[in-house]
Parts: sequence; structure tokens; C-alpha cells
Amino acid sequence: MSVAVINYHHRMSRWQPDAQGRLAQAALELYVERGYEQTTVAEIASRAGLTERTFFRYFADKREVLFGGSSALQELLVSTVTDAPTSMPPIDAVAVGLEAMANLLQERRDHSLRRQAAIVANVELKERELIKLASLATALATALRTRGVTDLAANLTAEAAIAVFKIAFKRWIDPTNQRDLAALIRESLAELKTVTAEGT
Amino acid sequence: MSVAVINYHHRMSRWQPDAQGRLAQAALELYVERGYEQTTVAEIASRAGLTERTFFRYFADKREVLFGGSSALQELLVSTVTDAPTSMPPIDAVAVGLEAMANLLQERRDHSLRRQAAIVANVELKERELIKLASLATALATALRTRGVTDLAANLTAEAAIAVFKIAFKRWIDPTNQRDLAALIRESLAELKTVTAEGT
DNA sequence: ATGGCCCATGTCAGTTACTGTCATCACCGT
DNA sequence: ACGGTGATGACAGTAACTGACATGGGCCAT
Repeated sequence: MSVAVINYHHRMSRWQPDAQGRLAQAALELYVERGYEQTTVAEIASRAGLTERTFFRYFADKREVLFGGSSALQELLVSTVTDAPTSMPPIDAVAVGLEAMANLLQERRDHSLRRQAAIVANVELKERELIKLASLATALATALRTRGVTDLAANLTAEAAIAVFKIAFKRWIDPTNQRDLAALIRESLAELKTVTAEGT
Repeated sequence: MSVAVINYHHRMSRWQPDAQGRLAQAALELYVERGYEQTTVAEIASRAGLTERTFFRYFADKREVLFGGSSALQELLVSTVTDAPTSMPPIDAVAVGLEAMANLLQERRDHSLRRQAAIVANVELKERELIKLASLATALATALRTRGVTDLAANLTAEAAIAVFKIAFKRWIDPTNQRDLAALIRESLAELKTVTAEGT
């Protein structure tokens, strides 16, 4: 090994930067390329230049590696609803929160597409997505209760909001779709108001 | 081995009846007694007088053993909605379907309590419950589309109905609760109509 | 500058969920 | 009687996940 190479290595820090990010990217690539079940954690770690043990230091399990951004999304939703004018009725406050999430996601549509392609192809990943959405609903209900909303009303408004988001998101991901996520959310919320207003 | 014992065994059928039911009962007992994670499949099988391999012949995985009844629930929901009068608006048709589910569950409240105690104590079981509820929503939306409801309206009505069911079920399971599941469902649906009617 | 602590990562052994394959053997119809 | 059938057992193998300990550059205090 030449002196130049030695110096080069001495200038490097001991490890490549952003191990967690490299693992997440490698995992998404492999899940999309050959599917979640056909990918082993050892392969993910190897592509990231790490070992299986290190993967499990950053992620609780093989599924969690796709859901690193969900806590940021949840914090945005909660803070937006919390900061909404007190005079605003609950259904409008959650609408504002959903649109804030929509704006964040709209910036990364390509990433969302690839990630969702992996998720819809595997039921274990779908399960994990559902519990992340349930966590969103719980946090949203708590934010509404802080605004003075009744427990029952808070839970129902939060669950309805997540239902609206789920359906709008699915339409947004559709390859034939051209519209913004925020617009689809507004349309879905309006439709929910229509269907619940019918009947006895 | 004595002749008497041999004759006794010859009169029995080769295997104890209802292996699947014994496995499900043993699993619920152990999940409640010591928790889902602290229970191994080998222990479940042993309590049922079977082997681990036989457990996996009846159940796809360690979680599924708690969800044997969900397909019957889904069929009841779908058939009730399908059989509702054509003139009935979607929101009322799903209300009838939810009440049919409520009546079925009301008969087994004790079993539901024990089962739910195991589920809420473990996130993996919660994930499985959520995907079963998502399956209910999908089947419900399909039933609504058959009734001529728009795709968007069907999806939203179905998701809203499942949200109502989830919240009513949680209140029904509460140990201080004395009311019928059907009554709680009606109250939750009414509250959903109220909160969605507010706002701009 | 140097000695030593820090901490991200590696190594290794172990448990358990889950699967594929073949063996067993009482029952049942012919 | 006898051979097929089907539920179960036995056994080996893979991969997810965990605990314990080792390693070795970077960095701080002296």
C-alpha cells in the first residue's frame, strides 16, 4: 500500500457517513428490485457496506427500515393541528393538518411511489403501514382533545381524517393521477361529508 | 402396555377431535397468562397435545391463531349489506351491516374480552388486527360498489364504517361499560355525522 | 504528544418462527 | 384381508432477531 493511499485513508473518518441512511436506501432498492421476502437483512447490510448486526442497531426489524419518516410526518400533523386557530372547528383543523402533510409528501412524490410499490407488494409491510397510520390517528385525537374536543368526537374525527388521507394517498400514488395530494384530500373530505350527510 | 389399555385406545379414534380448536384455545390461554412474546409455538402445541409442525398446518403464523373468526364476521357484514334494500342509502346499509356484526359479537362478549386483552398487550397482534379490519373495509367497499355506489364514495363510506366500529368496539370492551355494542355503534355513527357536518 | 476513554461497528453463539420432506399408522372402502 | 388416504410426527434447514464481548480509530484531558 502506497504512502498516498495511507494518507488518503488517514484523512477518512473511521466509518463511511450516514450508516442509517445507507441501510434505508439499500433496503428500499432491494425490496423494489426483488421483493421484501426475497431480500435478507444480510444482503441489505452488505449493500450498505455493513453487517447484519448493525442493521438491527438502527432498525427494530426488517420492516421498520421503510418507515423512518413517519415520526416527522406525525409531528408535523400534530403541531399543525395544535397551532390552528382555536375558533376553528375540529374537522377544519384536521383538514389543515392533512394539507400540511400533503405538502411535505408532494416534494418527494418519486420516493413515495417507490416506497409504496414495495409496501403494497407485501402484507407484512402493509401491516406496518397500518399501525403507523393508527399511531397518526391516536396522536391526532390527542391533539384534538387538547383543543377541548370531546373524547368520542376527537377519536372519530381523527379516524375519519386518517381514512380520508389513506384514500387520497392511494389515488395520488396511482400512476395515471396528475393531481396534487392536497387537492385529492380536499375532494375526499368533501365526499366524506356528502356520504355521512345522507341516510336517516 | 396391558390389553385393557390397548382395547381402550382401539376404541378411540386415532386422534383427539378438533385439533384446530384445541390449538386456538391453548394459544389464547397462554397469550393471556404470560403474554404473546413469552409464549412459544411449541408450548401452544404441547398444551393442545400436538406438535409445533401441526400448529403451522392449521395457522399461517403465530398471530393468525387469534383471528379464526374474522372471515365469518366479514361474510356476515358483506351479506347483510348486500341484502339490504336497494333503496337504502349507503350509510344506512353499512349501519345495518355493523349492527349484524354487533349482534354476533354480543353473544361472545367474554371471549372477545379475553382475546382483546391479549391483542392490546402486543403490537404484532395489533398489526394483525388492523389488517383484518382493513380487509373488512375492502370487502365492504366492494359490496357497496355492487349496490351502484361510486368508487370514491364506497371507499370512504367503508373506511368510515370501520372507524365507527373500531371506536365503538373499544368502548364496548371497556370493563366499566354496560351498554350493548349495537347501541355504541349507533352513538358513534351519530357522532361521526355531527363532526363531519361542522366546519366550512 | 500521549495516554486513555468513547462509541460505532464487528464477531459469534444462541433462540425461535417458519418451511420442506419423508415416515407413520389407524381408519375406511372394496 | 388389503391397499389407499389423510392427519400427524420427526427431522433438518433457513432466516429473523438478541445478548455478550471484542476491536480500533477519534478525541479529550493532562
